[in-house]
Amino acid sequence: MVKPSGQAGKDTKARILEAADAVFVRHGTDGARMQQIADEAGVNKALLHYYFRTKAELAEAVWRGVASSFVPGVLEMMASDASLDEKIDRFVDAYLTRLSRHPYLVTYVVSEAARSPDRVRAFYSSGRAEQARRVVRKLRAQIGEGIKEGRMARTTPEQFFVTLAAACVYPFAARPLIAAGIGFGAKGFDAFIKRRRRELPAFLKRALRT
Amino acid sequence: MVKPSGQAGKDTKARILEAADAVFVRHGTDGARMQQIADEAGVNKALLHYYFRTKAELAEAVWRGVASSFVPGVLEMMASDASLDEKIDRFVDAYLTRLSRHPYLVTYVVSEAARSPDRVRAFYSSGRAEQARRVVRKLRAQIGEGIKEGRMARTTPEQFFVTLAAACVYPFAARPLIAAGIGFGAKGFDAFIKRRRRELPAFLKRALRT
DNA sequence: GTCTATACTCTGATAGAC
DNA sequence: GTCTATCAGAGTATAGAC
Repeated sequence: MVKPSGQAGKDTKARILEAADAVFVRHGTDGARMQQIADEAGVNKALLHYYFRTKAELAEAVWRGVASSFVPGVLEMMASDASLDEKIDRFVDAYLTRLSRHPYLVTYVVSEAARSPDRVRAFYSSGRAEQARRVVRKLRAQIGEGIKEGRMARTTPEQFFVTLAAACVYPFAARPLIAAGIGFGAKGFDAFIKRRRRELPAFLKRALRT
Repeated sequence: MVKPSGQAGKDTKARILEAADAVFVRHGTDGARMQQIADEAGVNKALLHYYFRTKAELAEAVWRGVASSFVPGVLEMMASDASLDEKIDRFVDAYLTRLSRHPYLVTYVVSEAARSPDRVRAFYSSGRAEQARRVVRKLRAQIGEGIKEGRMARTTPEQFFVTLAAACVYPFAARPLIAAGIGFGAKGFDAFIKRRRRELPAFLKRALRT
């Protein structure tokens, strides 16, 4: 499995996967071209088929990689005993930081998930579905407690979590529309996100309280 | 321009455009097939090229149609003299209703916009850019007033508007992930949106106040 | 205007040399 | 393992009859 090294560059398979990731994420599975992947990896088209039999197989590998990195320790964090306020802080920080570095990731995940049920299944494989349920259970308990003590408005863990995710993820999904609509370029968008990192946690906390 | 009627069905061009809309929105421009459009329109493939010279041209027509309906009177409403609270109410209601009926619309808009700068330009043509600026100006005035009177937390119109849009739009973008992750099917998702329509306005209003 | 038949291009996939 | 050359199929676009 481990190549003895000495060949050109690092591990070829890894280079191909890296290039594939870039191309698939930017253009979507339908829009991606094997030729472009080969070019970016610095190898021949035929070699792609040597390592990954078909385009579909390569696409699948890319998707799994993205899904693994997209739902990182964050779910674990959300299921932890940390307070809701702390979870908001950490979630906002983690996602705004992460997604800033990967402009096309959200678009890719959203469009692939919508168009291929297989993708969704793969996304929740390897016990991640159970992890999601744990998050919901934990949030439900914390929210219920807050409501009982009269310091939180009535809501459900699902609504809360989706709104939290929405506030962090959506700006990147709609990035070109926002940038053009509000009338600032790439630098302006970065500033927008920077400010958002400061403001959003307080915004969400106010929304939760009574 | 107006066909004398008498031919099969209603206006053929309109039927083609309708079918194209369905197929492009569901599969994206790259994933769409002219054959499928022809089938759904009940005509031959060649006829598509008779009315719209190329696939790209047809895709463009579909995009313009979607962009027109996607940013409807809502921008106008947001620029009006209505109070911020009222704007929240109307925006949430309008978008949750509209998007419930068009499951794939958000995914389509987001992915097309991300992958084709032309799309973004067309989106903001016909004076819509100016309209967006008017919205920002009006919101800035209203928020500024609220802050001065000490009843609103400090924020910018951009942050507010994006968060509002995010809370309404994102659930549909992430619909398959949410449905699978939270563990309910199509009916469960509808219930989720129904509840959201009730809760979200109050949630957002709380977030705005001091 | 609408159809059938077909041309042409793009691209994913394979064969086989090195 | 990696390359060159080539095939086969899908899919867009056109020609031309009706």
